[in-house]
Amino acid sequence: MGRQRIPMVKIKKETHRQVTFSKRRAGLFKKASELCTLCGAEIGIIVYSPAKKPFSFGHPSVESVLDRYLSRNDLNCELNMLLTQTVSEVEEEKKKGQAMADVRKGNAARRLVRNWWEGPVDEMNVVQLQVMKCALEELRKIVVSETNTVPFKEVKEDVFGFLDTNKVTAPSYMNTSSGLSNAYHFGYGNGCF
Amino acid sequence: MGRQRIPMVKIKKETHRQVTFSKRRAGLFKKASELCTLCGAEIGIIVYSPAKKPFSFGHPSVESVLDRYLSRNDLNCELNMLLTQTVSEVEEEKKKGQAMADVRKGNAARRLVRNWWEGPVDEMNVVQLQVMKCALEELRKIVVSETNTVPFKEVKEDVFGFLDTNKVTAPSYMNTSSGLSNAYHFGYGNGCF
DNA sequence: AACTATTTATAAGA
DNA sequence: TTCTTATAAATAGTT
Repeated sequence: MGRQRIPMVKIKKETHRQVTFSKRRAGLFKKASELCTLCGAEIGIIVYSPAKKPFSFGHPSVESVLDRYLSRNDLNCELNMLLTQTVSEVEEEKKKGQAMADVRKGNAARRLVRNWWEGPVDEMNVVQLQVMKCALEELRKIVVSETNTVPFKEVKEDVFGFLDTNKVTAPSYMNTSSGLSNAYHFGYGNGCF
Repeated sequence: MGRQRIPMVKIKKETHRQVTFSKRRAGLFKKASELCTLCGAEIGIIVYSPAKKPFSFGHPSVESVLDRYLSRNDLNCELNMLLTQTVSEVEEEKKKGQAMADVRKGNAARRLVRNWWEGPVDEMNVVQLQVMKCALEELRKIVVSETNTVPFKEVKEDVFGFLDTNKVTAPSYMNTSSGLSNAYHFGYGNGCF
């Protein structure tokens, strides 16, 4: 493509590879922005360079496209199955623990919802969830390792042992990965092209 | 780009727009796969057609790229601030509620970790989190609406009221969106190109 | 970063 | 839809 055709294999020379990456990434993002403009498409792109630097393109935004993608159908089906099971298990637990319900009685003072983490969990987006994830993780450490009194212990079982350990197998695509750094973001119509 | 140059504005004619979308989406994904091959880049692309159909491209997989992106730096910074605050609040709560710790004593039987939801929350990926999200949501409904006895109520406060309601404001990009349907996925080197 | 000879992508037509 | 082809756009190698 250009002065000469190049073989479609990984470019050996580090500097050459870096140059090609920059040129082609720009080309890719330009094509994406054109697709948005011409067709009214919504696109989210995340690219990690050979040097592991992240770049992103999004229209109307990476977050909105990812949120939409992550709440897609097949996930929800899987969820519904798990929930059906979960709910019945919890109902069973409730019957077992009914005696405990009579120990003390009280009414929770209802506060108005003012912050996102006070609203229903299923109205949170992925970013909010990530925040809640780590907060819960930190809390869990505290609850599990430092609070082994019986009243706490029993509720702990409800909250973190909420799925049956025998019947459900995690799908193969559920592998973990991580990596931190700032992203270079290229928006649609941001003057870059 | 072909027989004639076209103006870079939304294509009016529905059928023409659909044809252009199909051609250019294929072109975009081809460019992405070449960037992966030539430069060893990792790429995740999500595209919603004008008809709201989702298409995706991923190398090595959409999930792995998204996981990596969603655990990026700025999020973690935000998280650390929230956690610092959260932990100190929880410590304070612990002091206040210490009397309760003497009501009953017991040791939790430690089970071996066999399923992903039994492991640490911060080792879960986004898909797993989504599953846990809705399960927790379902549990929350039950806990909040049906279990207002004091022992439960107090732990509930710890788990769901874990963030200070005055000092933290949610960033503007935390908006919610949703949408369900199957995705058409185009992998790197899957014979499509 | 800029320049071009080529290759590639694609708009329109079949 | 899929193919053909004239032309626009992208880009490899060079400066």
